[in-house]
Amino acid sequence: MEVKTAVTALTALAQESRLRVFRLLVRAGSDGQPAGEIADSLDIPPATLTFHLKELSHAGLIDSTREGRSIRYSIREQGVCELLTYLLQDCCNGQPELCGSKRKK
Amino acid sequence: MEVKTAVTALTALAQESRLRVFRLLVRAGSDGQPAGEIADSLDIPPATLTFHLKELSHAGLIDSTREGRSIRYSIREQGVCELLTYLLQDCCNGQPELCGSKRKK
DNA sequence: TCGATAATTTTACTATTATAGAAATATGGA
DNA sequence: TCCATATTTCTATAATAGTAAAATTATCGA
Repeated sequence: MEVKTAVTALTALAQESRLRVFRLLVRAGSDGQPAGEIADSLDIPPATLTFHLKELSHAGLIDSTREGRSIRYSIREQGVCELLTYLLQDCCNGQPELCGSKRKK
Repeated sequence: MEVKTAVTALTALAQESRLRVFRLLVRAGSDGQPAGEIADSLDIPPATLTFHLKELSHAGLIDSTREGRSIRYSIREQGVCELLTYLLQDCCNGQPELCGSKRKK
C-alpha cells in the first residue's frame, strides 16, 4: 500500500460522522445497512450522509449495492485489513499483532 | 474510548508526514528515535516536524523522553492498541481480528 | 558564562474539509 | 405516465489543518 492510499483511508475515518458510520457498519456485519437507516440511526441529514459515504467509499473502506429504491452500504473487509496491515508493518519484532491478546471482544 | 478521542488519533495519522513518522517509529521499536534523526530520515524541516510530533503526542500515539540535548520519540503501544480495538469493536461475529491470518509480517 | 547544537514556539499564509439547503435524479407502484 | 420515496449533485459558507521562516528556549562542553 502507498502512503497516499493510507492517508486517504485514515482521513476518511478521522471525522466524527464518518467514524460513527464506519463503526455502525462494522457492527452491522456483511449485510450492511441502507443509507436511509444509517441517516436515521445517526441523525445525519441525507445530503451530508451522502458526502461522507462517498468519502468512505473512495477510501475503499465500504461497498455499496442498490436494492430497489435504497442503496445498501457495508464494510469492505479487504480495505480495512490492508490499512491495518500497513499501519503495523514491521512492528513488534515480526509479530504483527500489536495487542491481539489484550483486545476486547 | 470516546468518539472524539478516536477522531483525534485518526486525524493525527491521516497526514502524510505524520503517518511516515508513525511508521518509522513502529519500525524503530521501543527504543524510538531522537527528533533530529527523524527529521533527517524523512527530510522534514525541524519546525514542521515538531508540529507533527506534537499532534501525534497529543493523540496519545507516541511518547517522548529527553536525552541530553535530544528528545527521543517512541510509539506508545497502549494508545495504538486502544485505537485499533475501538475501530474493530464488535466486528467479525465476536472474533476481534479482522484479518489476522492474512496480515503480512 | 559563552558558543554550539537540538528542539520548540510564534506567526502568517495557504489550502482543504464539513455542513446542509435546494434542486436533480433514480426506482417502483398505481 | 404520474406520484412518492430514496439518494445524490450542486452550491455557498464556515471552520480546520498544513507549512515553514524567524525568534526563542534548553542542554552540554570548554
